[in-house]
Amino acid sequence: MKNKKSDIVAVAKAAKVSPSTVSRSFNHPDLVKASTRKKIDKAVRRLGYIRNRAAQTIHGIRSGTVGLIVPTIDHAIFAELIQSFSDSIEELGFTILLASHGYDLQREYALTRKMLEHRVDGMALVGIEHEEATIQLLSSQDSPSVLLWNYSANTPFPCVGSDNFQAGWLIGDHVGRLQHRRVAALFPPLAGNDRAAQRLLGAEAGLAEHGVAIPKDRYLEAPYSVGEAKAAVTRLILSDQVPTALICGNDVIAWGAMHALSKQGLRVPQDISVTGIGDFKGSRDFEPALTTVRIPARQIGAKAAALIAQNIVSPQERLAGERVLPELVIRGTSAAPKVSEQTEYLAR
Amino acid sequence: MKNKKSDIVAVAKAAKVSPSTVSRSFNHPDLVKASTRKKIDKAVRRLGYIRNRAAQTIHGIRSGTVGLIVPTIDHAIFAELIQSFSDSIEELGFTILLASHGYDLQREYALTRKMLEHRVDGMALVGIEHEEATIQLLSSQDSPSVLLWNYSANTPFPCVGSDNFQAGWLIGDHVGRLQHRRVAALFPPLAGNDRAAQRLLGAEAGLAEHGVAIPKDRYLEAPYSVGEAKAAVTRLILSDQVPTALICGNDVIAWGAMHALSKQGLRVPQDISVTGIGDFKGSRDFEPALTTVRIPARQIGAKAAALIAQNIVSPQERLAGERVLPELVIRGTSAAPKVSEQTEYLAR
DNA sequence: AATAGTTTTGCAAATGTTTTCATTTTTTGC
DNA sequence: GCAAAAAATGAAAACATTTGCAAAACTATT
Repeated sequence: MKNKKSDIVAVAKAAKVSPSTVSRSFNHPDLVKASTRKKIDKAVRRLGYIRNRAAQTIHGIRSGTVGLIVPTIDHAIFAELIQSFSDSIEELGFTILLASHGYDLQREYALTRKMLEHRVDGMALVGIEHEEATIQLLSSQDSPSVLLWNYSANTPFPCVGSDNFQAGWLIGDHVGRLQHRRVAALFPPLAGNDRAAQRLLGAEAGLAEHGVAIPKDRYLEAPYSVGEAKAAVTRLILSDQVPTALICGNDVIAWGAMHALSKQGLRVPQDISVTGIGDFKGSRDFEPALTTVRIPARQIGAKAAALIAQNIVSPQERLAGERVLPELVIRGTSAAPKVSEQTEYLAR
Repeated sequence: MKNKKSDIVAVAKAAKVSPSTVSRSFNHPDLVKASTRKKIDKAVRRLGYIRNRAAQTIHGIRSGTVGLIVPTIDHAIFAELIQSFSDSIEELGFTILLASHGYDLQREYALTRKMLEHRVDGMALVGIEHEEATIQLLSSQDSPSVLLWNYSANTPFPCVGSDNFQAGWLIGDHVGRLQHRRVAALFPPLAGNDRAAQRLLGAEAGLAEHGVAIPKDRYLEAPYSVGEAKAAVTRLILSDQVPTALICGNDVIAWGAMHALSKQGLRVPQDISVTGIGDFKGSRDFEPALTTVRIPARQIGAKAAALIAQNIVSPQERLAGERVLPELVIRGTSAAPKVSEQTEYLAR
């Protein structure tokens, strides 16, 4: 319980060796005699010494930290990503510096700067769209950066993620293929959110393959929240503009939609089909289980962590990103519309 | 784009002043002439200089980081907590070092150590129960530590959280008051999870006030997961041991229970009452809306962050923790059992 | 224009570690 | 036992900053 001060020289004194030897005993144990090491270990324990990474970092030695900046933490969508990223990066010996910017890309820049001040060994950002200044800043550093979640080929930094356009397309195609004609979309605000924007574009393209377009007044907007989505869908139903299918920008919004429909006595999928995107934990177990597109968050987190670590350890080779494929998961919330609906539509 | 090296002396040279002046210009701007400061700022921008906190930290200056170790990140329960903690701590100028231990308290110890190596200015852990070694370790440091989530009076470090026993009690009392007699409990594993353990104890005590006890074979266990809870409840129903009320250890488990009941055609609350604990985002918007006990995660996160920051800035005064009260939120999933049930029970 | 007071700046030491190089100690081969 | 080789250790410089102290540069006062 020597609360005095325990730096490496105190340990050295206690073990009757030089500070250099103590340092070596930590960093290159093979270079120091076993008996000496034992003495040092004992001294370390006795003094309660804890190594000071800040002092190491000063030497250009890795800080052992990786920065992760996400839009938000408490959305299922990112929580899973953070978890897997954290697990993997930790396994690889790093600690995570975390921050969230609330979809404010200016703030993202400031946070990035802050992390670089801490001399993170690598950085991970979510999405492809960022302030030019952020890109510049990261490029000027030589610590590796990766972009998470979304995939695109020509980006300033390697991406690890899914093609969100494709994810949207899969859903659009699925709904179109089921012969839905009156389709509505419920998405989060698209500003500062390239993932959502890409998904919507993809969904439209997928529908277009079947000659279906979403009318202007059937684009609903709801932030990422069960409650807000529920409210928006409730309004939709009461407006008598009930579509036969509702494409939601993500699973959470879809959950909200389902609750609204359940409350209003509409049956899913008999009266209306609902789809999500993401396949979050819980979507499979919903009643009825949600048709969605799986974007493998855990896989993305793990792969991104591995990529960054790889890049930190051998900085010469700039590794390529990785595209993980989204996958359509057809469950219980999507079905063909009632025949009456179809004929009614065609009759017009 | 000078990718050369930009330390404080490069800046000094570029601005034709001494390194000391540059340093002062950052840390005590009032001590340096405005015109000099301007020169320095220009040089900083031109060189793309980024301050090196590691080098500052070495001087006993605060690192500007706070460690946060949670059991898991991707459970709604903690994601919200992390978010609010992160928001507040960042507001106060700190950055968060995050790690999760997966309910393994040994791992928590190792992570704590790692964070201390990074010389965090403060530490936050979840729950009251920790390895003795962890407590010792934190006590030997002079950076402040707080315990989150659970509240208890005599703990080694100040707590910010709710009394989980009380939370459980509120639910137990509510269910008892509704005249339920055949009650089951569905909780996550209690090992390494003092929060859950306290809740269950509380629920039992609350029920006991009304002379109700949970029979041995009505304690179900499901990890924190909608799917597993759903499966467990499905088994319960099929076993013909259907209770009139089901007390769940947290909201996520309650969601799973509701889906199981919906699937099996049992109506909530007419056929069976279901309660959660936590009041997570989404519980209010469930159909029917979930009766639960609100544990204000955001408040806890924010208050804990403030407490730590306070304690870092003025380390002399060891501040007291804070108890935030849980609150019973009666919504649509709880009701008195059918009269037939009651008479049937009393008739025995 | 000289003095005293104030503001601004620079020098040098200090922070806790790592690492190169030289020195000492140990081992090995005879 | 001795020399040569190998292994282990220590001294000192280096890393990027901050800060106490003293020197220098300004202001104000006479």
